[in-house]
Amino acid sequence: MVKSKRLSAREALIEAAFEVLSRNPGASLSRIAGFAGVGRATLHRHFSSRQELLQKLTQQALQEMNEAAEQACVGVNSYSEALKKTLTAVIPLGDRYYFLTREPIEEDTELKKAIGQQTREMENLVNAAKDEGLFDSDISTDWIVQAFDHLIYAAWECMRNETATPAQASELAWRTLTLGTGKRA
Amino acid sequence: MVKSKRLSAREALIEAAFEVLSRNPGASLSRIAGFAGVGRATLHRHFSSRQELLQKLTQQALQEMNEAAEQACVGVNSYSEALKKTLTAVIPLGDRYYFLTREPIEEDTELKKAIGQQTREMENLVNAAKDEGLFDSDISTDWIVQAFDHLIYAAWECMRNETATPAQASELAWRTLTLGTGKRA
DNA sequence: ATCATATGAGACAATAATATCTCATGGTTA
DNA sequence: TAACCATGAGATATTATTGTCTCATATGAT
Repeated sequence: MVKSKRLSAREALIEAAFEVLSRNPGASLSRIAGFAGVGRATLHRHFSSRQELLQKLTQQALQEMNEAAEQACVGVNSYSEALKKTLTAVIPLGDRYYFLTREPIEEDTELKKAIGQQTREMENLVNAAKDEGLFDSDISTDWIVQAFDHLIYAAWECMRNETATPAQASELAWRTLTLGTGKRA
Repeated sequence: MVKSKRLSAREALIEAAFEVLSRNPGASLSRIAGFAGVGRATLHRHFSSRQELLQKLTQQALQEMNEAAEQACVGVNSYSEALKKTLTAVIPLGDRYYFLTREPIEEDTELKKAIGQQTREMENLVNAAKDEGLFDSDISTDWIVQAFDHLIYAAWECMRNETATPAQASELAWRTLTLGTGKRA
């Protein structure tokens, strides 16, 4: 069981890092290691520097979100449905999402490209849904994407507060987005 | 004109601090001073420690937001109108707002109280507007407040990006909020 | 012109965070 | 059991940040 144990320590660190850094982006490595129930040295064994940790977290966040969105979209038969499934799937990853938008990645062109591409894919999806009539064509795609992003985070916070179940939060976010930016009655 | 100069340095520091910290909460005092076009020593003359700076910023943010909201609401004749005016007035203070929600204030009970009260006032306002029929009574006040907050931030980002003028951004946020959480057609 | 005050620049010390290393331990595999 | 590996704990070094101090300078007030 070496392998599973090895992963579990690393995963505990990653999970703790998302949790701690999403609440306090300047948190020290000690805090992160402590929160993960792990020694500082162990953190450095897995991530040689703070910079590397942040890089790996960014990669992980991107990957998790892409996977979640992709998986949620198998079998859908419209862009509108894809968007809704994506929303629902991504809300529980709010801390990842938050991390991506807030953590300043310095000079890693690879990651910046990947993030840029994700943004573009989202814009395409929104535009396709707009063509299907989901959104008011008078509203800029920029705003819709912006609202989508921030409503995800709003829903995630409701989940974390336990003021809403995941299903409720996702329903509220979807309703607010689609009625709010949809065609007027 | 001593007084105006004295204020200007301090104000430049406060402005720079909001700007820099809203992008990177862990930014060093050097960065902030540099961004303000001021020596690091001068920063320490005005704010004896990082802690004090953060405290003053929090106070300032609270005060500015209260003043803006209060001023915007003179002469309104409904809670719904008050809410709309408040939204419009607060969007340009997005960085202040962001700072309030993100910066972990440690053990300053005074400020925590003030923030808590502001939250409660917002809930009351939303509830009053709900009674006027602005929002669907089936939607929890929690969610409406949450959406309100995050749409403010979304609108502010659009302003900063220059993808929307302040008036446009505020109109989009208001539309999205009210149609999104209003009574269904 | 003179004085007071705020400032910038930089030296300096104190502190906190980061990174590296060693060693003892406990669990795993062979 | 013996060898192995990841780990925790802690010592240590290296930075980065923070906070204090001094001095020369500029600017506004009188």
